[in-house]
Amino acid sequence: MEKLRTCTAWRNNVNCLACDGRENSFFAGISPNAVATLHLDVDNTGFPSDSILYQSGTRAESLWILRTGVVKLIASSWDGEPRIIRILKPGDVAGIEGLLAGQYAHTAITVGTVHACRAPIKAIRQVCLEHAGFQWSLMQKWQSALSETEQWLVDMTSTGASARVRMARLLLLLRDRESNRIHNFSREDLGLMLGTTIETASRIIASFLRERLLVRREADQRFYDADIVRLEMIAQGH
Amino acid sequence: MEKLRTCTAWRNNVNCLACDGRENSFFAGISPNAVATLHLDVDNTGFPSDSILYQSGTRAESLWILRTGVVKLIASSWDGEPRIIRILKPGDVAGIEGLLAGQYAHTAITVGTVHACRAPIKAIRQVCLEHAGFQWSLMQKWQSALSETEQWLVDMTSTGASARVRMARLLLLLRDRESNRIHNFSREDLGLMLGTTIETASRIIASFLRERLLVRREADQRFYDADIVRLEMIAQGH
DNA sequence: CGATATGTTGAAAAAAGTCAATGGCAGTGG
DNA sequence: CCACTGCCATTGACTTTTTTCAACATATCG
Repeated sequence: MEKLRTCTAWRNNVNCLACDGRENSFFAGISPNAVATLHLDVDNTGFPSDSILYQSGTRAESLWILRTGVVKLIASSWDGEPRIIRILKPGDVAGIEGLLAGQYAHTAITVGTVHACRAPIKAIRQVCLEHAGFQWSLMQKWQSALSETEQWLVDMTSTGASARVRMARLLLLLRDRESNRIHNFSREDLGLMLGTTIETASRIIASFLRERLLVRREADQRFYDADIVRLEMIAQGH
Repeated sequence: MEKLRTCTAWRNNVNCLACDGRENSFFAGISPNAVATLHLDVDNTGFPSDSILYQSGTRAESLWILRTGVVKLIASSWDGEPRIIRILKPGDVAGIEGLLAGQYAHTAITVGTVHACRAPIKAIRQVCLEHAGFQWSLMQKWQSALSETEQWLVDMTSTGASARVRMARLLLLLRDRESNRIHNFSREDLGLMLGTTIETASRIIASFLRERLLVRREADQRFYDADIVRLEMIAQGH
């Protein structure tokens, strides 16, 4: 959980306007002028791989707006078994549930290095009261979290679909849409997302590699290149 | 989709204040006086079993606040297979995603007879603009939908947990917390919730009935009485 | 009464889990 | 430098669970 870097240029929000270009920005819904005057201390910090951003059940003091990298959200089932319930990508917000509940509902852990803007929840609540348009854009964050979770539920759960089909669907969701590359998640993480054992996940990935549906990147072994078209065929059930 | 009853007493919102006693009410966040003056046409209508409230992908004109009964939300997976992704109970809101997206993300079908208040989305949007506190309570609706969906994802998906264990967890979530009774869902619906075949669902329920974990109600065959304690033991994995 | 939909049950096949062994790679310390 | 260790991924053999296919029961409704 060691802080790698703190970019003070981001203090006083002089650059918050640039954040993802307004439309997708966390502060969409607030006029540019208003953003600049917000009394908000925002850190843009870097985290090494496997940093714990926050833990389930602890008091929520901050939320994080992801700028680069990937974060996994982990929840525990009835019997305490962990499960990865969502993967956050740039633009997503981690810990947003703390705004309402006052505590975190998941444990958030970085996958690879991550840069994120941390914002204190107290201040965000204040912004909510003062700017109705901001609440509207928060609702959109909630809606997109909901629809992504629903998609996982529908696509990655048993009936009819074999583990192989579900793995193909998962990989397609995990891919970076610009570069078509896919982060090389550990077999354990893949199992936690799909609800299978490590062995099953390993067998399927090994088979995808043999069939050259996935290819390890020469330059950076932490990523695969994917044959999207063939993956999509498998995802449909063939 | 035939309308059973329209209660005109609810027009002009004279009774909206009473709706679930303020706290859980849809209009929590708005002062009682303000609610009374809202320019909102709200129908409190009854629906017979298997009514379609709305269909996925169609233009969203209304949302429904559930007063009695149960509604199932159905989404389609990659290959078009349907899946029940959530069950709405009294106090829940159906079609809320239409507020942002302009169209429905699921198909909503009543399970048994249902009473719900229909509110036009256009008017709700207007209320959003005028009452910041209302947006706050909408966010809570979104958060509760999200956390329920996450719970389904964690508890009702394969790894480690057999179909028998997952069925026990599902039944516990479906139960009415006051009366401990559980709606007798069709085997097909149970399969669509759990991600199993109809046969597997049937075998498990039959076995629960033999073991008297579930007992059909004499008075009303549409419900089971459940042995909660033993169901919880099974849900934990024994 | 037959017709259709829904639920139950059995037997065989397929899928995934479990257990165990092996291989590769990175880091450590002699 | 090299042996040693720990961690992760892979693979095989066997077991368990679930699906599939099929038959049969039960109920409702004209």
